Amino acid sequence: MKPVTRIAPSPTGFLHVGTAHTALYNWLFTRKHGGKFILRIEDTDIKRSDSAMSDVIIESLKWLGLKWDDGPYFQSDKFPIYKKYADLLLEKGKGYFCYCTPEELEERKKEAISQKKTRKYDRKCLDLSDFEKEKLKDRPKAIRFFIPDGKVSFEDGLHNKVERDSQDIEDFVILKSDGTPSYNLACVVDDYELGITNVIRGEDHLVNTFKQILLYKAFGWKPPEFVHHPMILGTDRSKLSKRHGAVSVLDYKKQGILSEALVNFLALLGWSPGNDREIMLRDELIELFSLDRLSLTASVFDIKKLEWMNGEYIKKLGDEELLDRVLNLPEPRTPNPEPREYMLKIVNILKPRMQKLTDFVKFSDYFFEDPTQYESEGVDKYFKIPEVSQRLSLVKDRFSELKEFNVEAIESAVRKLASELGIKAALLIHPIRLALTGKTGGPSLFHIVEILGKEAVIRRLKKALLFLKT
RNA sequence: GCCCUCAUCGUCUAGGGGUUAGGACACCACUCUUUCAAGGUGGGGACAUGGGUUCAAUUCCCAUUGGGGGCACCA
Repeated sequence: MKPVTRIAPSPTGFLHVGTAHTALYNWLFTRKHGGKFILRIEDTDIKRSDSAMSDVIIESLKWLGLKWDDGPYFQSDKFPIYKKYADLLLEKGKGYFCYCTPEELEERKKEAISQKKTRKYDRKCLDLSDFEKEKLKDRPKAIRFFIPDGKVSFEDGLHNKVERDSQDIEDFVILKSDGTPSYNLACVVDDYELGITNVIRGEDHLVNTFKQILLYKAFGWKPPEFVHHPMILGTDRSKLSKRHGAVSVLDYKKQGILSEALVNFLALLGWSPGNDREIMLRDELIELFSLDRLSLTASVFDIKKLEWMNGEYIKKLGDEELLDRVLNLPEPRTPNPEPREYMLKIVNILKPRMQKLTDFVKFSDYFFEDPTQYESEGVDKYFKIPEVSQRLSLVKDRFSELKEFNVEAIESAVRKLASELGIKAALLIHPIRLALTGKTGGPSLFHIVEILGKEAVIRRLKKALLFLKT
């Protein structure tokens, strides 16, 4: 049987990398086995859900290249159906009305905690007399699920058999007093109705699964197979959250991370192919993926490794492709003067030192405007040599005389001048770089000179000579 | 507090009853080089602790400790 899986984000925020991680495993598993991957938006909490967030989540998933085969389904479209199922449990005597107000519940919970007693629901409304019910009939009422005695267990694909005493589970709400379903009910009903065969989700849901198993039993449905994968942690080993930095998938896009690098990196956070392979393209991931190779331990999100991997992916890109991606960056935008040839040359020499797309903007400023200042470290090191003015002046003259202004001609002119002066070429190269770029580091100087062109180079050398006089 | 769960370098991980415990990121050094990167070479760095089982345990079992998650009319 072909597997049917799903990713079920709730639109209360952006697409979190943790959700993307789960989506990726579902997607890989489904692609590998030729099944169906469904997108379901869990927007039952009307107050907290935002349709703009649904759009962002959809956009993020698309950017990652995790295409779904069916959906998106919206749970908010199905409120009557969940209510029908909740009523069914009520009829079967597996659920009961609860008239307790949130305030009452809160108060009793506090009391339970202060008395160090178990803090689960006290079943106050389970055995109300008709008289009491009559008294409460105008109050809004929720439906709770009655937890039967005994043990609840299921086979998790990673953890094997997990078991829990049902005494430790409270009679949870399945239908809120406003008539909307709670998470566990909606989830079970939808997984059943959509024919989900494999639920692959984060370990934070492991405890929910016991409740869901009980619901499947109450309905008489066969539960899907479950796999609870470990979670992604921040550097302090707590649940990854905003205070650790970017957690939204789109944040990484903005930073100039490539989706294929993020996918590769996320795949390796809690999974490995069993050998030393690390850089794996989408198709290779699909081919190598298997659920039983998932790790059992939570993993720390190491941004440094992501950036390294991103650099590897950038190096694989052709100049044209890389340039297009750089130009598509929303912020910060790079200048994009004509002709395209000019931009391609810059991309070509900057590529090996880029780790993020945004690095292009950071590293390329001097290709678009004359430097307005010189790095002070460089000034101390290269501009304070007494002979520097004379040398740069000679360089300027030699460059002006060049008929062919290409890397070979430029390099030989500089080296020739150096040997005539009886100095090392570096003593010319460093001050030239500083004069042309304002920086002490960067790509091959001769390439920079060629790309900038004779006119700009001469102009900048003159400016530097002026600066040296003052 | 109760419940679930996990435990190999700083981080991601491979491995598994007998290994010099492998790789990657990061770090350091050297090298290449006009510089910065990239590349190349090398280096430091790990089986949480205590009990079993066994000829042998990092690997299997138990406990402890530590970490993570959950305990909502959130999902």
